[in-house]
Amino acid sequence: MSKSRRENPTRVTIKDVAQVAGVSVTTVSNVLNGRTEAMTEETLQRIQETIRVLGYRPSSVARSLVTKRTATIGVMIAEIETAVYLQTLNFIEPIARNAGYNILLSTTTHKRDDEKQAIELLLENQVDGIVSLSTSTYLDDDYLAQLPPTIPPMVLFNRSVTHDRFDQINVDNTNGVIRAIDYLVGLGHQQIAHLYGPKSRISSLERLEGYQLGLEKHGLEYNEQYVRSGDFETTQEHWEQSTQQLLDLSPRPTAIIGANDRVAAVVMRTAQRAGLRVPEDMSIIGIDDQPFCTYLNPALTTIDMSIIEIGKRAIRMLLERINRTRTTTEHVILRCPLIIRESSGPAPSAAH
Amino acid sequence: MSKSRRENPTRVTIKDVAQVAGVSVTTVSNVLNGRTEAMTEETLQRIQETIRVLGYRPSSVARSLVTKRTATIGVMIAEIETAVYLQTLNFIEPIARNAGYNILLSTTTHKRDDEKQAIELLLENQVDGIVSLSTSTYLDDDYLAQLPPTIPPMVLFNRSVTHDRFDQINVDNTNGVIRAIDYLVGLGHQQIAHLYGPKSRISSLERLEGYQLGLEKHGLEYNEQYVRSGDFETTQEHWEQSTQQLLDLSPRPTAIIGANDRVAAVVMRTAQRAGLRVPEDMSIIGIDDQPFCTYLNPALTTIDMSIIEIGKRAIRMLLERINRTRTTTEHVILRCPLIIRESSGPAPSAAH
DNA sequence: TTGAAAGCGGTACCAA
DNA sequence: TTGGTACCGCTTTCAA
Repeated sequence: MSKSRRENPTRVTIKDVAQVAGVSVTTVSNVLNGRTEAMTEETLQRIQETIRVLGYRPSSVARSLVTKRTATIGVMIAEIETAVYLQTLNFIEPIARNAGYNILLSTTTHKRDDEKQAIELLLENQVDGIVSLSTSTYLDDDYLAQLPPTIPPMVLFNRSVTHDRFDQINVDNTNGVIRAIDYLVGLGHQQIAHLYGPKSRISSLERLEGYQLGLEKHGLEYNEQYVRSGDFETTQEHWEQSTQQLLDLSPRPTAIIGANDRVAAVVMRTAQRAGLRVPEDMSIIGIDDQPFCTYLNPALTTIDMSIIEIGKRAIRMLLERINRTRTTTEHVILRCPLIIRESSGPAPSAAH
Repeated sequence: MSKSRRENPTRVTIKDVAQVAGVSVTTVSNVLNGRTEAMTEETLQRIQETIRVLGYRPSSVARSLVTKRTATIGVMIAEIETAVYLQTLNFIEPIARNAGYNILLSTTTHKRDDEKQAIELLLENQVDGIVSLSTSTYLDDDYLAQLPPTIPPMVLFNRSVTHDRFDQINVDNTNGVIRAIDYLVGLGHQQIAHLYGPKSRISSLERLEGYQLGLEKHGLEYNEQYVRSGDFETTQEHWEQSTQQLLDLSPRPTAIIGANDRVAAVVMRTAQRAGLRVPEDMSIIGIDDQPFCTYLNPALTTIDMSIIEIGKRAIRMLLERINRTRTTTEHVILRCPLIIRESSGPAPSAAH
C-alpha cells in the first residue's frame, strides 16, 4: 500500500523534491542555484530539508544538457607511461576543481589516430575545454586545423602548430641545454658528451641543437663521438653501453648530459661502477627534474623541464579562455632553469 | 540570404542530420547505434555521408540523460602528491577505455570531508562506477555505509570497512614484511631495523606488526631502538637522522627496512656516506617498488606493493559489477612479493 | 514570491 | 524499413 507512492526505486528527481515540499520545480531549481533572495525563509527551509531527507542529488547530466556546460575539462596525456606528465595532474586537478571543473582523463600514445580519437571522445563528452599534454613528435596539425570553430578552447603543449588558433605552451629546450653547457664550461669542462633521446622527438633535436650551439658559443669543437642517441623505451642496457663507449674514449669526457633523468641515472651508475667518482671525476646532468633526482647519490643536477609549471600554466590559460577573461591566443615559452645539485662540479685537473 | 538557413552557429544535432538527409531522427539514431541490419544500403550511405559533411558529433550528455549511463568511471585518488597511485592511471585508463568508459579523475587529501565531497561530486556526475584508491588512514565508514542503495558500484582500496556492501582490495602488508625478514634472516642477518611511516596509517602499523611477527618467528628479540617512525611529508633530513641514529647503535643493524622506497633511498645514501658499502656492510630494503628503484646504485631490493596490479584489479572488478557479470561482493587481498635486487645480500661476517 | 510549460539532444516505443 | 512522439531531469522565460 504505502509502497504505491514510490513505484520503482529510481533516483529521486527535482520533481520528487518539489512534490514532497509542496512547491514547483522552479522553486526548487531556484534554491539549487542560489536564487534565494526573493524567497520566504520558510519555503527555503522546507525545500532544503526535503532535499536532505530525500537524499536528493541534482543530475549534472540533465543540467548540462540545458546549460551546455559540463563543468569538465578534458586532459589528454600522451605516452603516459613515462609518468612524467602524470605528475602534473596533481596540480591541474586542484586548480580545476577550485574553479568548479572536473577532469576527464584521456591517455594516448603518440600515434596520430589515437590522438584524434581522444579528441573526438572529449568533444562528444562536451568538455568545456581541453588541455593536450603531448610528447614532442612531429604530429601534423591538419586534424587540429580542420576542427570546426564550435569546439571548446584548447591549450596545446609541445606542439609545433603553425596557425594560432590555439593557445600553446612550449619549453625552451635549446637554451636549457646551452645554459648547462655554460655552467659546465665555467667549471672548466672541455670534453662534454651528450646522450640524447629518439630522433623522432622535437625535444631531442632541440636539445642536440642546444648542445651544439653551446659548444660553439664557447669555441669548443663538436665531436661526433661524444654524442649518442637512443630510445626511451629501450632497456637500461642500451644506455649503459653508450655510457661505456663514452668512458672508453680518449680523451674521456669529463661531463655527460643525459637525455633525461633516468638516462642520467644510468650514466651515473655506469660511471661509478667503472670506478669513477661523481662529480670529482665526472659531472653528470639530467633533464626533467623528476622527483627521484634528489634520492640519487649524489643528488642529480638537472635541467628543469618545469613539468609542474606547464600543468599549472596550461590549466590557467584554459580557464581564462573558458571564462573569456582573455580572447586572444597566447603562446608561452617556458625557460628551463638548471637545478644544480651534487652530481656536477669542477672538471678534474687537466693532468688526469 | 543563404545564411538564413543556419540562423545561429549552434552545434549540429541529430535533427539537422535527419533533415538534411531527408529521414527521421529515429533512423539517424539507428545508424548511430549500429542498428543498420534492416536498412537500405542507400539510406545508410546517405546518412553517414551527411554526418560526415555536417561534422556531426552526437552529444553524450543528451544520450546519458535517457540511457542513464554516462560511460564514465570515477577514480578517486587520495594523497596524489606521492605519485604512487598516480601510476596506476596508466593501466586503469586503457582498460576502462577499451571497455568503453572514460575516467573522471578526483584527487583528495585523506581528510574525511574532502573524500565525502569527492564522492558527492562523482555521484552528481552520474558516473557508472567508482574506484577509490585511498591511503590507509582510519577513515570511518559511516558515510559510506549511509549511502543510498541506488549509487553505482564502487570498489575500495585500502579501506578497513567492516560491512560488505562494496568490493574491496587490500594488500597484505604484514606478510610482505614477514617475507622480507625471512629473506634477511636466511642471509644471516640478526640485527634488523625498521624505519616505518606515520602511525596514523594502517599500512604503517601492519608493517610494524609484520616486522615484530617476523622477528618473533625467527626467535629474534624485538629491540625498540631498532625501530623509528616518521612522516612521509617530512624532509629527507628526518630520515637521514633516523638512519644515523641506527648506524650509531651497537651492535649496529646489518639490515634496514625502509618505510617506502624513498625512505630506503635516503637510508642507502646515508649509509654510503657513512662509509658503509651496500649491500656488503648493510642490506637495505624498500617498500612499494617504485620505478626509480632500478635507477639507484645499487638497485633497491623492495617489497612490491603491486600498485599496478591494484589498479588493474580494481578496474576489472568494477567492470564486472557494472556489467553484472558478478553480483556478489568480493574482497581480494593482494600479496606483496619481495623483489630482490642489489641492495641486499649476506650479513657481514659476525666478526665485524 | 511562486508556478506552468517549453525545450536541451538524444533514445525507444509503437505505428505505419 | 522508416517515422512520430513521449520522455529523460533540469533550466529558463513568462505569467500569475
